[in-house]
Amino acid sequence: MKEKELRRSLAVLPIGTVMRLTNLSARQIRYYEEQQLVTPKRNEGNRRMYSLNDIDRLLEIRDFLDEGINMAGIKHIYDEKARKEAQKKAQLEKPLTDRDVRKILRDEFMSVSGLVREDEVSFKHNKNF
DNA sequence: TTTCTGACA
DNA sequence: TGTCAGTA
Repeated sequence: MKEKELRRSLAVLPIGTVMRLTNLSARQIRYYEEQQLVTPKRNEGNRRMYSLNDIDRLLEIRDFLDEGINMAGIKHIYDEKARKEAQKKAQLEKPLTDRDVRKILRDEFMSVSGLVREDEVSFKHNKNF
């Protein structure tokens, strides 16, 4: 599934195409870029080139706006998303702490002993386990 | 022709 | 946001 992601991130669409695909004006699309909501690549002639991911992003922004969310609100949403992903990634790269291990063992014990339902076990199993 | 930046309403 | 100007 790596090939698909790579294609989706290829910036090949000029702003004119993006306008038609998103129903947004060039003015709006450029403004959202100023607000750091999208970061299109630039070609040799300083032309903005968008990827399919950028299109999705713009469509999402348009929906948020329709729902009455302002620029600050949308920025906050993406900032939070980025913050959480960064945190998750950092956590995955760290070895388990003693506290984590104890929690895993306790949860396993609780689960096996039938004292709690499986879906109530708080530990979220991952590759590290 | 299309897009870019800057600026004014 | 829309729109106009002067470019590339």
